[in-house]
Amino acid sequence: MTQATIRDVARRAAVSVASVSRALNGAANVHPDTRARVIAAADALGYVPHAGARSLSLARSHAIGVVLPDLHGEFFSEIIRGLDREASARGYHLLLSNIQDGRDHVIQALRAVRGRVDGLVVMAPHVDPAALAAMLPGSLPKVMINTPASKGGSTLRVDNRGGAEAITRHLLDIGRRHIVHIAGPANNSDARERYEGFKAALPQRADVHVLEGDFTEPSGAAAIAELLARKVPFDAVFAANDMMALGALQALREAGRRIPEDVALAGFDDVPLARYLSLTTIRVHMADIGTRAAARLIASVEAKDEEPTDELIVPALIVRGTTVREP
Amino acid sequence: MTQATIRDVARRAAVSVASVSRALNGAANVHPDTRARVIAAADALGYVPHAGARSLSLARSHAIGVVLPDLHGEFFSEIIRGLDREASARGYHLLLSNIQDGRDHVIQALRAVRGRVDGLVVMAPHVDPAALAAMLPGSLPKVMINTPASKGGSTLRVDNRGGAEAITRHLLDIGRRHIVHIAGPANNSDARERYEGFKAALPQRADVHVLEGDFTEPSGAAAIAELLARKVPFDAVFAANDMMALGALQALREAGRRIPEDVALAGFDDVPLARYLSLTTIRVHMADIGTRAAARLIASVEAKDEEPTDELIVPALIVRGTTVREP
DNA sequence: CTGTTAGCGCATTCAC
DNA sequence: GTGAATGCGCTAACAG
Repeated sequence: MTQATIRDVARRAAVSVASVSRALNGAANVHPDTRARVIAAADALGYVPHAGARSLSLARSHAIGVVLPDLHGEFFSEIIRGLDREASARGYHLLLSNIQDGRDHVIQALRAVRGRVDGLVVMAPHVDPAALAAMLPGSLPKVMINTPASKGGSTLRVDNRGGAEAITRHLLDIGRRHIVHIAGPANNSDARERYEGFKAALPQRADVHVLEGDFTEPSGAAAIAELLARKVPFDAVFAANDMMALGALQALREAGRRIPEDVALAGFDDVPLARYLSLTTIRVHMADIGTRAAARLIASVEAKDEEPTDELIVPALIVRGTTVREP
Repeated sequence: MTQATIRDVARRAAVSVASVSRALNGAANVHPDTRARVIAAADALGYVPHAGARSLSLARSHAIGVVLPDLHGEFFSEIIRGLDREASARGYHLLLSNIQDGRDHVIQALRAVRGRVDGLVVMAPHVDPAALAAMLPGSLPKVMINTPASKGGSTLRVDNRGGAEAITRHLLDIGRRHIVHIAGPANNSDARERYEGFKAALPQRADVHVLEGDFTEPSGAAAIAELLARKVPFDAVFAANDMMALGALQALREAGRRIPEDVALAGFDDVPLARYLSLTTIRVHMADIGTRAAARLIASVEAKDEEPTDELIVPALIVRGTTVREP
């Protein structure tokens, strides 16, 4: 048997579809008897309102579109978890639309959700912000995560620069002077900002090496291998994310370097593994970002007058055993 | 300016809405000139089709609903990642609908997605399978993950029982005879099945203790604390999941027990942490399950005649340093 | 090849 | 308090 529609319910209750709609949506002007009959009929038929039709009629979907890259590791999940938590608490659903690299996919993703969602949460670190702004549907409320510029939408950003500065200062504070930075991909804005923070914290005359990784564990190990091969002297490593730091950690240990005595090591993100391996890092609480993004978006969906805001989230320095010998 | 509709495009291109629809959807019967004019007009207006209206008309949403509990740890994310990967590869979106414990939420979640999705992936380990089957809309194709019974839907299950048996046999093989099981919550079917596998692998006369945890790390540590307090002798621990095993690992080390010499320890799931901490465990590749679930669901959405199938996924035993001293 | 018309399922005026 | 009609935006017959 096919799903019952509002018309089936109306027929069975011997009322009009209008009354069914009113009765089921809790409108005031419905006679108690009518409401009872309607509910009984709906019940008997196992009627469930067709959300698609409903949102077409109301011009409101109670869904928010989430456009994210296919992030590896915990990020993806943490953001989604945060988004979902807030969204479902406020009666919204999440429509996921993942993207690979490349503008075309972003456009596709954005187009695909039009008419299905009331707002958009977009995170596209590898896409040029201006291009992004241009292709975003102007009418839809949106929140951008970690997007430098913003036009007509709210923005939520992690203070990558500040975090990188803090961690670099920490390395200096514990007396390290030959600091190596394993950077992320050059086309990634998080990576760039962290690199900038790193440079900003260093004194002019500092002895510095920078290698580029790709945010993966092997690339962290590879960077260390290269340093060792080139016999570069160093007493500290700041990797642009935890996964690379973990790769570096492994490689350093295998090379017989003591951590933190010979080499102090720090990452960025504070993935769950970091705690277990006692990695000094910067805690970026992505779930929290998701929650805030959803909250902000829903606010601007429900009150059209909301001002776009830009929020900068300052992550915390977490000092652990890879930079300071633990008790 | 508000979003352009198909009618705006039709007006600007001086054709009917039908022609616009045909032109934009690549129908054969459209004069090249007409198509060109339509595309130009759509372009100029920044027209994006309204997916909601489209799916109402087509009775096809190209979206699949995902009903999952608010899983902690990697599970949640891995399943979603797998689902999303397959879904987006085949042109489908994911509509997330998380649930807490309790049937009411499940019902809510299920109702909320009706008319928005072409099929459902449901995972609700804490809900009685029969009750679940009863409340699921009969018409919608669905795939159930880790649900013992199945009625009118495909099923994808991890062989919890087999995995638990394998790991228990492994503990016996390495000579352990006093094996403790830290079980999961009694109302969780995964937990029950793992417990059953554990019992099945043991000889009749085995010396066995079973404690109940709640799948969290602290509960694993608490179980060990209790064992030690009660001075129960044991030389092996099989925890029903990795997180509890990790809690146990911590607690055992703090108590001065050597792993694996004094106590062999095994978990279940193979979360990323397990590899790092060299935990013997059972590998459950959740992303893979997600991928298969999506593939199966989409197949049955696109070909109504698909037979419901039940697939049992056999997880692999991964032996690591917590049961066998590594080279 | 193209335009007209009739729904998809629901909420909502506007009369009664 | 209730029903009949209109439209949300789009696609799919059905005629021309």
